[in-house]
Amino acid sequence: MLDESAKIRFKEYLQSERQKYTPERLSILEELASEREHFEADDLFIRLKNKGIKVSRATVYRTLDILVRSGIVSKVDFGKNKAYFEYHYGIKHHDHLICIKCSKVVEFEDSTIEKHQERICQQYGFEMTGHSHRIFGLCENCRKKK
Amino acid sequence: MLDESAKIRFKEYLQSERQKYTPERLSILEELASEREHFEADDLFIRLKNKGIKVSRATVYRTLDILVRSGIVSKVDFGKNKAYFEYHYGIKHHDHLICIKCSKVVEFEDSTIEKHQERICQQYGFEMTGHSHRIFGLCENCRKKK
DNA sequence: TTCGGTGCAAACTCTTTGCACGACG
DNA sequence: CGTCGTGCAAAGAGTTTGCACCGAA
Repeated sequence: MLDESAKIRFKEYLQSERQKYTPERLSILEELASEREHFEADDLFIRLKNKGIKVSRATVYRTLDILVRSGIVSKVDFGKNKAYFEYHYGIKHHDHLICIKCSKVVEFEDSTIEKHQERICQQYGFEMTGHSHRIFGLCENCRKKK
Repeated sequence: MLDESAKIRFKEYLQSERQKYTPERLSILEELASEREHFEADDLFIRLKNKGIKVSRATVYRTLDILVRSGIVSKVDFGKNKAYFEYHYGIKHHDHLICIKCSKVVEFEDSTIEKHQERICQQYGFEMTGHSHRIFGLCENCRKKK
């Protein structure tokens, strides 16, 4: 579900940084945009490999880094000492409920909380560039099983 | 700043899990409680080493894990693919503003946001056991330098 | 033609684990 | 005394990097 404007945005970002719009980078963007859920760097590498697209793991990491900097992808973490990513461009911001038992992740969004964040930033003189709000607990299923 | 009740809590937790209250575990708890800010596992290991307290890195990791499970310490992460910890027992919950340029971390707390979280959990059938709310951005100093 | 990009493998960082010995309960 | 904990070093997992070749601009 890669919309063309994301490609354009990527290309423009690369130009602004005097970097190149290579086929590898485009393949990576196209592949990750087809995944609506969060994913790991290595997942993405494997998916590309399985499709017969030749890119190295190093290039996947390097490109994810660029995509995060450009704001097209966001990096999230679920307390596992490894990075997860989400395609983010043109998608409404959301946060996560994470089940500590089955690792299920549910998205939520709350505009009141978002507003409060802005107030907090003002209070501390911060200029917010992003945020991550994670609630850990037991999901409905795991509560029942308990 | 280790209050005695934290030791008691730790001892009770260990007993409840049929685990032992060893001198190593106590040293680790005492040392980390003297640090008000967040710290890394390795920092803690080095601090103990510098004080001449003999514990292995493995024991530090193993004990931190127990302390987190017991609720005395909390694990936080600042998007660096490694874990940070905070002594948490008897200390008011707070969240973090993280400067993406100088890595400065400022604590904040907001009861309205906390209340909203509970509502969200109800809505999704979650039982909250903890949360982490991080706001990334530029701190006052870094904004000025820009 | 010229930088920047790529793949590969090795290096790195943080964390976990297997094992034999040691000590808390 | 039995079980659980410990140190050590090696293994693991995820990620980064150096280098020689390659290709977008």
